[in-house]
Amino acid sequence: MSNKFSIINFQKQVFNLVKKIPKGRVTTYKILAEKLDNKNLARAVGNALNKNPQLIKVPCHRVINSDGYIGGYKLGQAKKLKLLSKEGVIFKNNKIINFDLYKFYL
DNA sequence: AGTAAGGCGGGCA
DNA sequence: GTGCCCGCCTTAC
Repeated sequence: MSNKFSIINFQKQVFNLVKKIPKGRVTTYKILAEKLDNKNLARAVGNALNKNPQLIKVPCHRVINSDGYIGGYKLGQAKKLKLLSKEGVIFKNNKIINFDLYKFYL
């Protein structure tokens, strides 16, 4: 169903999950999508985060690509990178180091 | 209404 | 490792 209501609902769920990611941990668009009992909505998740940037309340920067690359950010990758490194997550060439160490399964 | 693009993912060469 | 292609859902024009 892709009516307006279900989309809003989907976004709310995304935000609620993202808010739970602890500082210094990360998750992926894919993991989020799976948590919402869906299969292939990774892209929609990214779109949701992009559209509804309550940047203060929702730590969107802790969501990265499933292959460990940093992925996008409303304010640019550089900003995302900076925020994450401030939290102790280390990246090298836009790719996370020790992904498994930081991965947060909701 | 149609088409392209986007904070993606997987598969395969 | 790269690149390409296809599929996915939503948004933008």
